[in-house]
Amino acid sequence: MHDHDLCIAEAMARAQRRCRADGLHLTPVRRRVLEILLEEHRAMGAYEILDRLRAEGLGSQPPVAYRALDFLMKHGFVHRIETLNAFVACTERPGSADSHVPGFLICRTCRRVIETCVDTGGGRLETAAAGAGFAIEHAIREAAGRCADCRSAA
Amino acid sequence: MHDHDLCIAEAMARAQRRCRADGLHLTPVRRRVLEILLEEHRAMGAYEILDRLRAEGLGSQPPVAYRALDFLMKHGFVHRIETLNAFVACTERPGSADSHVPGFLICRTCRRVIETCVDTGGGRLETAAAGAGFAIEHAIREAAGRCADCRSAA
DNA sequence: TCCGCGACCGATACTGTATAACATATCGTC
DNA sequence: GACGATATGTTATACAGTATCGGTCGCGGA
Repeated sequence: MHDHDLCIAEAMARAQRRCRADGLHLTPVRRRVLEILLEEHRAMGAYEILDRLRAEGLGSQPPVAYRALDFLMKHGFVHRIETLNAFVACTERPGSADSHVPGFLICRTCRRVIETCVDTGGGRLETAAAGAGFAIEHAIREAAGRCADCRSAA
Repeated sequence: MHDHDLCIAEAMARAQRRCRADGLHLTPVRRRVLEILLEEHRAMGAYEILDRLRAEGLGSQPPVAYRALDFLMKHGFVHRIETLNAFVACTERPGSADSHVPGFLICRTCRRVIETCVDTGGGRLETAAAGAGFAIEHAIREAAGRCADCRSAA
């Protein structure tokens, strides 16, 4: 069992350092959205995040949340889970400059997300793309199922 | 250049045969939705499809389109594109009993979709899942970019 | 015959997701 | 102090998806 508070504190410190180093502004809203996602440690919908912000007086309209999420995604602190239309904090090389190609294992019961680095390379999709003259700009891999905890709980 | 009308006719005939063989009901709404997707040959949103149905007097409320799409997806005639929240007709072994694992190359300009069969196997995501005790139930692979036509047009 | 059953369709209403457009504020720089 | 760049606030609206109720039609069994 890991110390989740410590884990969050470290992640926030890392984010802070990265922003300072690259001249990015980790404003209160952006900072808090990242914290919320780290605390929950699961995929959250934009409106669920927005509710939190509203409760804390940090903005109440959808664009507030979406703009913060866009910033965090653009710089690699957060990933979007397409199959859930939701967002998770990056746990694998967060904020790394080389935007790694992540793969996600998404538990349909607890919405916890395991992030793995699958990188790219001579996969079949890449081969097919090359053959068709298709230029891949962004690839995703997501798998839905049930995590070990939820399976043993059942 | 292929004969698109013929291609559609063949796909519809195949669907018809498959439904007859398996006791599935290819009702007018379901039939027309599949036809529309085959005609357009690109990813379409549910509401765009619904507009067509409405214009043809085949139903005007969201559930009509979603029920038809659910049926077509369940039986492998149509795939959902998660990154677009949209749908395409299956071009690779449509309606095949073994629900193949498809990969998609999605052009962000024309929304045309190239479907490839990537199957599964000892990929990194599967390895990570096995290691974490995660049971994968459904996996997707999608890549956004630009197709050969759109690239040469630019 | 008629009753029930299941599959499909129709319609209302609602929740959730996402963005456009415009106004305001803040800050460093010239 | 004026300016541009960046971030936030606000309104409104479009798009996506679901819950729920009711109607119709065909079909098999009492």
